[in-house]
Amino acid sequence: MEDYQLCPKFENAFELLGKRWTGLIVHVLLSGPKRFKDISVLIPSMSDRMLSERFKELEAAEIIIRHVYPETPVRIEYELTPKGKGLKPVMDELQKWADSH
Amino acid sequence: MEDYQLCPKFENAFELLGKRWTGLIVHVLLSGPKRFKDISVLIPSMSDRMLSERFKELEAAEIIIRHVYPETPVRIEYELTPKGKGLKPVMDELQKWADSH
DNA sequence: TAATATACTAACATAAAGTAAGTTGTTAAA
DNA sequence: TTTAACAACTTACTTTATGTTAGTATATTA
Repeated sequence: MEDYQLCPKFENAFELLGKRWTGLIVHVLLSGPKRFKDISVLIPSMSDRMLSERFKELEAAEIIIRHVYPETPVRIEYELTPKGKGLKPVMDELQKWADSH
Repeated sequence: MEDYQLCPKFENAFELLGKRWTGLIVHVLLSGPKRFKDISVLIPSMSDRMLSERFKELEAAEIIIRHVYPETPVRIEYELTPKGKGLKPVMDELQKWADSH
């Protein structure tokens, strides 16, 4: 059974953003690349387990890239791809809505 | 432990829209009031159980209103409140993003 | 009288998320 | 030179959310 009535792309978008934490992670990454710990501090109610899982999904969806800097100790940063940065207008509108209601 | 770092309103928005089906329900209601059955046909992969639950949450959040028309048989319609309709720009931007990626 | 329709609800199974602790590899402090 | 600390995770287990199937109440139609 398929829901041919709605735009599949739109539904796919919600399959991602309709998962808990995904939106907030994208939101904080819009202010620049962040490390694992940075985000877990910015969103303390989210567990490491979830952050790790969401990172993998977002990477697979090509919304973020994982950078490994071979320093000592190694530094790992997560950054939005152009596709990920394309969500800024969505987030901006949501911010406006949240502020006005 | 609280996440004082982020805008609470923004987080609240995601608590709602970050739940499965919520976004799609709002999206289809943007084209006008609908009955229970209408939406379950438009989003067939969602179960009645979930639609019922999401309706209650959206009503509690004052994003939709439930209208009961005492006809025979009774007709029940769900409509976006002004607050709910305020989500249109968010949905429009998300649609654009979905189309272009 | 049986079948169909709407708008749900209930009971149970499975999947997703939460919680707490552990791992690896490195540095810094005692 | 053990001991502790930190980053970036992973694992095991519990709880919550969602999915599945069936059923309810009320009314209309065949």
